[in-house]
Amino acid sequence: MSPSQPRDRGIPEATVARLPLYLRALHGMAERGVATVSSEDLAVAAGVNSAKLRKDLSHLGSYGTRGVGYDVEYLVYQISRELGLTQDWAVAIVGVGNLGRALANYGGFVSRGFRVAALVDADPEVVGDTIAGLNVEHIDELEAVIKRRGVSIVVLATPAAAAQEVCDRVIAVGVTSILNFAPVVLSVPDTVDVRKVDLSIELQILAFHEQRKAGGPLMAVDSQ
Amino acid sequence: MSPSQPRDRGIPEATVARLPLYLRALHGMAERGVATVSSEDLAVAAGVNSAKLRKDLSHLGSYGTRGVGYDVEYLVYQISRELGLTQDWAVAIVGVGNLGRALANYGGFVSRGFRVAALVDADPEVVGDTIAGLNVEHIDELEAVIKRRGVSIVVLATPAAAAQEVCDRVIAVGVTSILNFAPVVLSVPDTVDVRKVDLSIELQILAFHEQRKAGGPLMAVDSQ
DNA sequence: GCGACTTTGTGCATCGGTTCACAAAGGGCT
DNA sequence: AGCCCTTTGTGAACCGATGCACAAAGTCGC
Ligand SMILES: NC(=O)c1ccc[n+]([C@@H]2O[C@H](COP(=O)([O-])OP(=O)(O)OC[C@H]3O[C@@H](n4cnc5c(N)ncnc54)[C@H](O)[C@@H]3O)[C@@H](O)[C@H]2O)c1
Ligand SMILES: NC(=O)c1ccc[n+]([C@@H]2O[C@H](COP(=O)([O-])OP(=O)(O)OC[C@H]3O[C@@H](n4cnc5c(N)ncnc54)[C@H](O)[C@@H]3O)[C@@H](O)[C@H]2O)c1
Repeated sequence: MSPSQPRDRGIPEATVARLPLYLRALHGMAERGVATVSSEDLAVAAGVNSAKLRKDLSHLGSYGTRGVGYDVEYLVYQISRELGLTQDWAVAIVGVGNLGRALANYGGFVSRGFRVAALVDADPEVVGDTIAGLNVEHIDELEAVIKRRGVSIVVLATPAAAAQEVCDRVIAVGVTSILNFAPVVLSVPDTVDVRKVDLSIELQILAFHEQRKAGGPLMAVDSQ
Repeated sequence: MSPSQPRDRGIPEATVARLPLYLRALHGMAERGVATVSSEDLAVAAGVNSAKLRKDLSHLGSYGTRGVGYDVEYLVYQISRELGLTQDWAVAIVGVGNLGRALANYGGFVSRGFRVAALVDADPEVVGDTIAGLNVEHIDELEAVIKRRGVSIVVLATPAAAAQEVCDRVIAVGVTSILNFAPVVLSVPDTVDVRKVDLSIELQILAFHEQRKAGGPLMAVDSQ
């Protein structure tokens, strides 16, 4: 048994979901010239419990120094590597409407490893337009574009009715990572990862809690 | 102990997060004229396990009929009521840039109980514009607008640097539900609910799994 | 009206994730 | 060089969520 296992295969899903949060906090610290950070400080910056943070980081390896903390630069590198951000990911956005346009114009994810490599739409009015420096291509070209540009992540921003069909087509040409904004449950083989962003669901969850707050503690009036 | 408790206070958070999913599936069924649905069918439509679905619904009350299933209309009503969607929620969008505009123009959440009641921005170029039929108001008017329009949910779509300040101000005038699109951890009292949507985090999670898929099973080459 | 069949509602085992709390490690000060 | 102080890494208890599996409930056909 070697004394240091560089990294453990099989990082808990909950940990993976928090690594980007730590990374963001660390980037901020690096910019402010912070060289070293304790789990306590980093935890505060990321809005989590410090024990949880340490356990999360321990899944990547033993990168801290007891009595001191973590080296910011080094930790940024280790987390980036673990998340696969040391390589470049080509992203295609399918559906260039309100939302697709906002995403295409957004500089925030280009910054870290993600590059919008293609825009695809079905509307002849939109196809051929240049948005954020990219030509919008026709949906008929979907498969060709994905192969030509080496796209490995597809962002779905079409209307709900078109989402499953586009999804099936991109999977057929080998895409296994999809970010879905359309309010539908996509049916995919379990070799494919789908993450969804659903604004409407978030609002409904907020409304639920808001209702409880408004009526809750005092509204002991049972409706029976 | 009364035989039927209409509904139990204290619905698990995980259940609350799925109710909107069930509701969406049920709306689709109602539109297609389906009168009754079994937990199995509804579970498939919502992409969850049927036992989980039944347990979730059992937290609202005993609304099914054994041997038959659930009445679609009735269940829509019960879930809507539980989520607080039988009332109207006034939403303000602060930050009317790429994303804020897309949200303002989006018809999807207006449909169910949510109404965009105000748009607020700091940029004099934008203030005064009419977007989606609404006048964009100046950030100086933030507090006044929130009170005047009875806004109870605020959507934050400002740059990260401005988010905490806007957040503090809306909380100061009594807002307790915030949907945050800015990539920052907001610091709020625990009487306030914040939900965040972070595109960049979703992409990073996808990249992590994508990397594993690509290198994973065959890349047994330990880097030591 | 009765029996067979369908489907709910839930007890229970299990699992993944969180948090506490502390022993071991390491740096820095004297 | 040795001691003290800080901070990590993790064992173990705890907590909420999941999913199986089945008894109870209720419908429908005969
Ligand atoms: N805009 C928002 O704020 C928002 C919020 C939450 C969810 N959504 C969801 O995101 C999706 C897009 O929303 P939007 O507001 O941008 O809608 P939109 O109608 O403005 O844009 C949809 C675009 O998809 C294109 N399209 C239609 N069918 C297509 C196909 N088969 N292949 C390729 N492109 C196709 C259309 O031409 C259009 O340009 C919808 O599913 C919507 O429900 C949007
Ligand atoms: N556009 C996207 O696809 C996308 C995706 C993920 C996250 N985000 C995040 O959403 C936020 C908005 O993104 P965007 O692309 O719309 O940016 P944007 O720059 O296009 O828009 C920001 C808007 O906020 C306004 N603003 C600035 N300071 C303000 C203040 N103090 N009060 C009120 N308004 C103020 C600006 O005038 C501008 O109109 C950013 O935090 C961004 O990181 C955007």
